[in-house]
Amino acid sequence: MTASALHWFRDDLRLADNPALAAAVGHGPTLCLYILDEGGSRRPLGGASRWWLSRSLKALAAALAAKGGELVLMRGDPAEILPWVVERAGVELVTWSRRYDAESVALDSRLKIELSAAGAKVASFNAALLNEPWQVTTKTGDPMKVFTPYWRAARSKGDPPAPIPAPDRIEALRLSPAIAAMTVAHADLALEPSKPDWAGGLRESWAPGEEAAAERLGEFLSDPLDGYGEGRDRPGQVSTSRLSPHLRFGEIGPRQIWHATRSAIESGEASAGSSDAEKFLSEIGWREFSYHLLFHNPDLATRNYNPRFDAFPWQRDEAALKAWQRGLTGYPIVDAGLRELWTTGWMHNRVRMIAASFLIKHLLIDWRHGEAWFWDTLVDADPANNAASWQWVAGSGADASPYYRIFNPVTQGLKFDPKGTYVRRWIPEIAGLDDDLIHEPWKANSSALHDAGIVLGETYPHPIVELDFGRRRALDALAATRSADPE
DNA sequence: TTTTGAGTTGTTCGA
DNA sequence: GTCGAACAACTCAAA
Repeated sequence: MTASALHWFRDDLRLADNPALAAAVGHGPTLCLYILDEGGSRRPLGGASRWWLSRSLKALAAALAAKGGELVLMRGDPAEILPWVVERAGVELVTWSRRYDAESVALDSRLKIELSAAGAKVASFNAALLNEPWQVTTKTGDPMKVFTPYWRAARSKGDPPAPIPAPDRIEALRLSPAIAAMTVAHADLALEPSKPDWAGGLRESWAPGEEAAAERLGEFLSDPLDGYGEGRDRPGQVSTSRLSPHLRFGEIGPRQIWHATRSAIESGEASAGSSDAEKFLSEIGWREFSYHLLFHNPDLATRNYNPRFDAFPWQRDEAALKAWQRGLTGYPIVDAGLRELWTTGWMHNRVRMIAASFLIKHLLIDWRHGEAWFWDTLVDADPANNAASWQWVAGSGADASPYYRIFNPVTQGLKFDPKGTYVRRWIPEIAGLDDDLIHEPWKANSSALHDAGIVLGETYPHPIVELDFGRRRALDALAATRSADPE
């Protein structure tokens, strides 16, 4: 029997900086497997994520083929498929990159035991994080709950290991007829929408895959990183890295980002200063912190981290939720964000905070509804980041914003989109308003509205809730929650 | 054990 | 128009 291996691709859809893949390929002919798991206990992917996954798998298949390998696709429950394939193929070594949500951890542990018992060697690796969630602790060994000490502790561990290159060549394992019969064609995965095809905006906005991710990083480092500290808050301009969906699917890893950023600064290749770089890397740090929180709080996406919020008087308001989802709240920066999301599968970070704060605080709608909407519509929907960030805005999360921090969508709009560039891009029906009215069209007099071709309540909605009223109501509810006895 | 310093991203009000 | 204070204490992490 010749040495052979299987690498199980999941959220590590890349060849470079992929130690699990390297271990398999170094062992012998390798079966590169992706299993689409739609019926298990794991949270189903949202629509936008399915689209991204589809394209990413295509890119991965092409990259593997260029090296002599082959991406094998199957569909079903990995708990059944993987042991079956491993046995039939007679592979000696099975590798994968670790995942950190509770259901995946449970599944992977079960599989490790089962496959090992059946005689295969199983090796798991870290491809997704600078530090494993259990590696950063307080002096007493407890998980961290505050970002700054977390990130300080993580940084004190020194630089992460340098990324390893992609394998030069990958020898594909010949499939037996029984295994070949289990495979499915890419089109049969049916990951992309057809009727209706709503993915046009996604196709125009994104190029999934490892190669595109590397290009995007390079472009970001060469220009937008300079001034990132300020520019990252301007949704009207391209000042963020937009790497989030690539990171989500593991087309690029944080080690690669870390080292590329460092060397771009040190070589002078990037004009940015080290403080912009530090700011950018700390955003990678927030991703790490979110994974740390998720690992230690498996129900982060469904349960208040701070149990005091269990008694919070959320409003049930289907109409308001729908208006928010469609970008029809009457507050331009909020609506622009939700329309950007709906069209492109992505929303600028500053606007995510404004939109989330508006849903939670001004509309008093449970953060889980917002989390679920983002999960379905974001191409970067991430089990850790999405949950941790929504809880952060709600105030129920770790190191969360204080309850009295309620974003005013007008103030935020004027501050971060002063010329209305972003709002006009996504809400063309009010684009004719002057800059000083673009964030509060209800203040325009009748001639200004007429000149801009706006009929409030018809071409663009009246504000769905009055800002002072919403703010007061939220402060009262939050004050009550704060003093509530947690159990 | 106790103490101490610190903590992503805001808004409003009044001087 | 600008600026500091109040918002309200609370929890975390380390010394």
